[in-house]
Parts: sequence; C-alpha cells; structure tokens
Amino acid sequence: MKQDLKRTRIAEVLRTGRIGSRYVVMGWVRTRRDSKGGFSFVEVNDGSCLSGLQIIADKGLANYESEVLRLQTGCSIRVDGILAESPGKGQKVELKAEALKVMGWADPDAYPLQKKRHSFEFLRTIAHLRPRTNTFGAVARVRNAMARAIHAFFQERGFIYLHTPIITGSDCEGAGEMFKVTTLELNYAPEKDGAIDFSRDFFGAPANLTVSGQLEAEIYALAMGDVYTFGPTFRAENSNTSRHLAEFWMVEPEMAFCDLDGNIDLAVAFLKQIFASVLTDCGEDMQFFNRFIDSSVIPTLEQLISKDFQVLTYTEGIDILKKAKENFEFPVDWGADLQSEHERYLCEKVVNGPVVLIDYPKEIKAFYMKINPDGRTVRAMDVLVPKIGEIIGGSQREDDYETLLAKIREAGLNPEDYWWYLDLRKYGSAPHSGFGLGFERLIQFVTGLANIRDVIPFPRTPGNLAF
RNA sequence: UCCUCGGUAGCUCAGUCGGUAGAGCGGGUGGCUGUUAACCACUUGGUCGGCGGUUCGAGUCCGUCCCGGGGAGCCA
Repeated sequence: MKQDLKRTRIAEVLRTGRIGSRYVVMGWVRTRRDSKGGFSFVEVNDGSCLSGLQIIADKGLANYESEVLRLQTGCSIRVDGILAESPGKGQKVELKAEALKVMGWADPDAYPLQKKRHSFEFLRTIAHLRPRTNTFGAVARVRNAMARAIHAFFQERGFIYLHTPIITGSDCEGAGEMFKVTTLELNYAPEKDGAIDFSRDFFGAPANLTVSGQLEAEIYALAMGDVYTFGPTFRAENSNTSRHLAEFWMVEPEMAFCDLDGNIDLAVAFLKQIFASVLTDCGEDMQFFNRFIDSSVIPTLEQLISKDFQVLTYTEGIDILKKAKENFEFPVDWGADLQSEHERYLCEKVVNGPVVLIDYPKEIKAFYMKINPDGRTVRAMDVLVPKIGEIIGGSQREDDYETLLAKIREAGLNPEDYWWYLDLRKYGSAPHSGFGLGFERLIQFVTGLANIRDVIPFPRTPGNLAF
C-alpha cells in the first residue's frame, strides 16, 4: 500500500481527477454490489459532495474474501487506486482499487442507516448518524455555503462583524421568554425578603441568554457606521412548530445614517445575493433538493434573483385582504396583527413571491421603531415568503430622545433600564435602521425542507436536548 | 400552551365486527449479473408506546400518562 499518498477528497477527485492517476480516498461505504465475475462495486461517500465514488475491488485484493465481501453500509475504508473511466452508466469515473483497508466496521444488524429512504422523524432520533445521509449531508454543505455567503455579502460592503454578548443582564430586550443563566444551586438558592438573592449569583444580578443582539448592535452602528451580527439566539417560548427553535442563529445588520428605504434595499440585495451564491456554489446539492424535497426550490430562487420584490404598506395589505374573496378564519381589520393565513394569502395568492410589508400600526410593533409623520404607524418592515412566513423583521429605529423616552414609558417599561440605549439618542444621535433574519428559516426556504429541526445539526426544542 | 392525527418487526406501513401477528425493505444463506433504490429463491425477525380498566378473550373498546407529525398562538 502506498502510504505516502495523501488523501484526496471525493469532490476533488470528481472535479479534477485525471484518468490513470493514483489517488487515496477515505470515506464511508454507502452500498456494495458483488459481481460473480470476481469483483465488487463499493460506493464510498466522504461528505465532500453529494456524489460518491464507485470503487472497483476485485478478487486480486488480499482481503477480498475476508473483508471486501463483508463490507456494509456505514463501514469506513481507505482505498488506494487508479482512476479509470467507467464503462457503466451512472458515473464517469471509478477508482480501481489496488488496496482497500477497512478502518471501522459497522455491524449491519445494529447500524440504523440503511440504503433506503428514512423518515425525517426517525433520523432526528439518530442525529449522530444522520449527517451520513444524502439529505443531511446536502443540508450541512448548503448551510456552510450560506454562512460563507452572508459574511461575504457584508464584508464586501464594509460592514464590521460584531460579536454581541450571549449572556445578557437585561431582560428587557422584549423579544420573548428568556433562559436564565445562573451558578446558584437551585434547591439551595440564597433568598432575601422571600425572593432569590441574585446579588450572590455569579454576576451579582439576574442573567439571561440573549434573545437579540440588536440593542448592542445599535451601539456599534452609532460608532462604526455599518455592523452585523451572526450568532446564536435563544428563546424560551414553548413553541412547537416546524419553524421555531429554542436555539437558532440570527443575522442582524444595523446601519447608521440609513432610513427604512435603505433598510429594504439592503434586505432585498442580501436575499438575492445569498440565493445566487447557493445556486452557484451548491449546484449538485440544490438539484438534489429540487428533485427529492421540493421541485419548486430552484425555479423559485432563480425567479427571486431577477425579480423585484413587492413592497406594500400594511394599510395596502389590509385593503387587499378585505377585498379578497377568501374565507379567512380570522377577521381582517386595520390595527390588528396579520394572521399566518393572511400573510400566506398575500405571498402565495396575491404576489406569488416574497412581500415586504412596511408601516405597521405602532400598537402592534416594538417601542424602538421610528414613528411615521402620520402618528399612527411606525417604520417597520417584515419580509414574508411563501410557506414559511416571516423571514426578516426589521425597522428604522426611533432616534429622537424625547419620542423614545415617551414610548418606553407608554410601553410600561422603566427608562432607567434603558439608560444607555437612551444615551445613544442624547449624544450624536442619527437615523439608523436594521433587521433580524432567521438563518434556519432562510435555509428552509432555500432547501425546501419543511421542518426547521432538519436544517440545524442539533435542534433544541421544548423537551428535546438529545445530542 | 391549544386543536388535530398518530405510536404494530431494525426501517416504512397494513391489520375489517373484539377471536390470539402480516407485507415490503433491511439482515442472513444460496443463485445470477459491469452493477448502481440491482434482481430471484429461501430464511431471520414482535413487551402491538407505558400504566390501569371493561371483557371468557384487547393491537382493536374506555381512562390516563409519555413521545412524534400537522395546524394555531408567540416570533426569526
């Protein structure tokens, strides 16, 4: 065995491999088919691409009878061989093995993955093995390509990548239930006046996992101009749906000297560039999703890249819904938040694509959003997409000190808790805008996977902390 | 958290009116073949989610709990 040769990834063998050259490939066996002509076909996958490499192993190998004929799905092997043109259908090249070494066996009686389709529900119960399947390998590569594309998009535009804290002292970010962080022994927590005494906790105060980096991102936007965060976010909501996770990744750009129009422009350019990158960088994986998961993903993405996004005000959206001949379960009224069925109708029936909804009534949006001159609506924007719903939520931020102070009080919040946030409006305030994008929802949209638990390696949901 | 549908072999599922457990795939053995979701034959394989109840008898009916899917709410 030529131990001096270095391992070559299968993606590279298939892309640049030369017929007649010697390669070393290492990976996991997907299937083995024997020919009684005295040789076997072994399909190997190493995760570098969707395709596997067909190995031709014949009885000339010293361990053909003893090992090759015992190879099963899941075994890891090393193959040293010569790349050859394949006479069979289904692949252009194959590796003629000069040596095949079994690195790790996988008992076929016990190994849960078979060379057939498994349900996503079952694969979730074996999250340590599911990346070895076609679908989850493709998801992992697409997720990686999208993360890289996100950084590329912002870096090209001069945005600073900002690391906002995971642990936060403020429970006033207002975006949902928070996980508590403590080193106190829960059964023996110190008490004072009948309540837990957090002054004796690690931070000397109650601490939580962040639900958003936005408020901190505003700090840096009002110093660096354009910043973005890209990191984990935590919500302790008891949400049991196909589009909610307790731990998910969020992208949050924040731009100084930028109004809502600039915010919309960035969001649209962002989505288009990410979609285009995935189609170029992950062509094979996307073909796979388009064929086996959802036959509309590639046409949809291609359309979005070239098409203008429809921008509607909330008021226009309400008008359209009121005139619609659809029997909605929930009534449509100006001032009420849109239900999922309303959002879906606008995306799927009216526009047939994503919709940017702006200028929502102030009562149904967060206190920090900038009030419009009409006094009733705020400069909010939601980007809604078919099937998934809200994928981006953002706004121009209120930059006027007195107005923000009043709105904090109106919301029943304590201005003292927001002293530094208010300070930003006191010293060198400037118009600024930003949005939050759910990374996993974007991956769902791109891949067509119906359940958000299948686009993150290790999903955290209520009652599920395995792996 | 609410509504709804499910939980039967390693996996995907069928199981009629309450009468004593089935198929395909997978695994094993043999055959055949430059094969590729290979094919053919034989074979292996079960605490019917847990607990309790009704009944001569429960996979099947009732109660309860656990887990999963879909929908809703909260949101990204």
